[in-house]
Amino acid sequence: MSEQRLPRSRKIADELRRAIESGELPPGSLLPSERELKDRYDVSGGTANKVIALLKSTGLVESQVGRGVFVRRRTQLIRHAHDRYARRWRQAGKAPFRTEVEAQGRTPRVEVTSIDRVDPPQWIAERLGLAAGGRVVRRENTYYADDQTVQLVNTYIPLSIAEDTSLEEAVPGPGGIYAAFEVLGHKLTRMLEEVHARMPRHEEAERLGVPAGAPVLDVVHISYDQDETPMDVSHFILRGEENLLTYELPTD
Amino acid sequence: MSEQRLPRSRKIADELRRAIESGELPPGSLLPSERELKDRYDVSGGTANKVIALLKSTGLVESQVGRGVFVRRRTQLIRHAHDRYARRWRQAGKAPFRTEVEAQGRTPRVEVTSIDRVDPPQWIAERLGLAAGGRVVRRENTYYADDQTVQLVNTYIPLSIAEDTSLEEAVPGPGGIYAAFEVLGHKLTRMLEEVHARMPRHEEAERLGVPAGAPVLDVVHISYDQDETPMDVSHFILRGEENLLTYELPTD
DNA sequence: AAGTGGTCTAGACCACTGC
DNA sequence: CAGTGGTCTAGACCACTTA
Repeated sequence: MSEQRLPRSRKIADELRRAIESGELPPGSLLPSERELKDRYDVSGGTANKVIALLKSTGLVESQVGRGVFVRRRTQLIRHAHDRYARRWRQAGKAPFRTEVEAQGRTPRVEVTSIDRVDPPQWIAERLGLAAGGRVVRRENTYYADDQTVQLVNTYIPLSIAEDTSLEEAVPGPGGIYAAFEVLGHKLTRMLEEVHARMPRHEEAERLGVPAGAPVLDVVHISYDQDETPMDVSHFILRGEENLLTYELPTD
Repeated sequence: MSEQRLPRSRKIADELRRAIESGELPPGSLLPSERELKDRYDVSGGTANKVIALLKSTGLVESQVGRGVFVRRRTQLIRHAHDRYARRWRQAGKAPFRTEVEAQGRTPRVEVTSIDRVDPPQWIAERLGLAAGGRVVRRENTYYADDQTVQLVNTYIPLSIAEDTSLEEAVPGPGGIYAAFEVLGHKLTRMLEEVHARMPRHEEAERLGVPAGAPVLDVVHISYDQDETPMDVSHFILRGEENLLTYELPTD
């Protein structure tokens, strides 16, 4: 073969990884304990612990003190289709998130955590094209599937648009906020999303309930109206491994 | 204060993290060596090593054996615009990746690692709509900015399309593979991308040179021709924290 | 009480870098 | 050559879970 230069801990981790990927150790099953690895491979406790640490850092495995190390269950992917903001969904009155989660036999829930008037962070102000000192309405939402937190969303709307409208209410009306925008004379003409992956901050990890070492998708969504004025910036934090975003790309 | 329950290694790591974030240890500077941490904090070598491991896992710091541990320079974000596959770029003969990286004053490079005829993985065959046993040409590419690996790409093309054409050559012609498809009578009409975040596998982490604990973006790109036949599936692995993908969404 | 992961110690050796 | 990160050992203690 190729590499015999690998450290002992790495080779043992690779062996366990193969067992997991081959199905020999199915999702939810218990890995050999550190003591057992220690005896079986004749290594020290520190090395056995490092083997587990390597597997955890790849997200394959999850540990619970006092219980053991378990193969992580691959939760079903929630798929966010590229037409998720299409008008036909607003008219049907059923949000794509609900449809998708229900199709998996899970129960969707969306919670409005807070609605406040705030001074926006600079990167939000920039994307909204706000002058210095311009304020916004911030709507904080949390998305659940079967009571598991799946998405955190902060939506920022210029106060000049949202002030004293239904956009400051928990339920802005049927069809969600984009229908409300339309009522206010702001027609959705263009949407942009910026996607990247990163590790969650402590607070996000807690709120999402992600295991240590699991990444998040960080998505910034910007909507423009008929005058090319940004109507809202929404900041999504998604559990990375359990959400799939699809997009269509222009060809010319 | 709050947490005195933190492990010793974690507290020392936090202290160094503060020094880095406050600018006391600027990017590029050398951290205390493991031996020095050992003496200064009166801990064992193993603990000093773990301190460094913790900092590495957050991506703040980078180690080089024989040299030392250095504060990582914050690399600039590479932005992949939503029109990155537009025809005008193919005609201009300058790929958006090159443009973007050069605009940052860095040197772009693309390497064709291999070109082979292979049996595709099942998920590729599905997306290509291949019958069982259908073979493909796999083109492996690596993208660099300043000799730092930034993207790994595997492109799969049905053998029925690519067999004995320029698509099996290292340089398929000016304008890249999509121009070559067009010469062969396959006009690009639609592209779909599926995006998610995950932790890299060992091999990917090594090839990308990402620090332990840094996530990747996993992007599957599918192109369709004028007959809605899939022309290629390209599988991108990007350094998550250093790449930003932008997309435009349809509004109806 | 027995078993688990997590942390730590004091020492050791290795391959590598830079002088 | 001395110094570096990386790995490992043999043992220890802790907080936690399960029976």
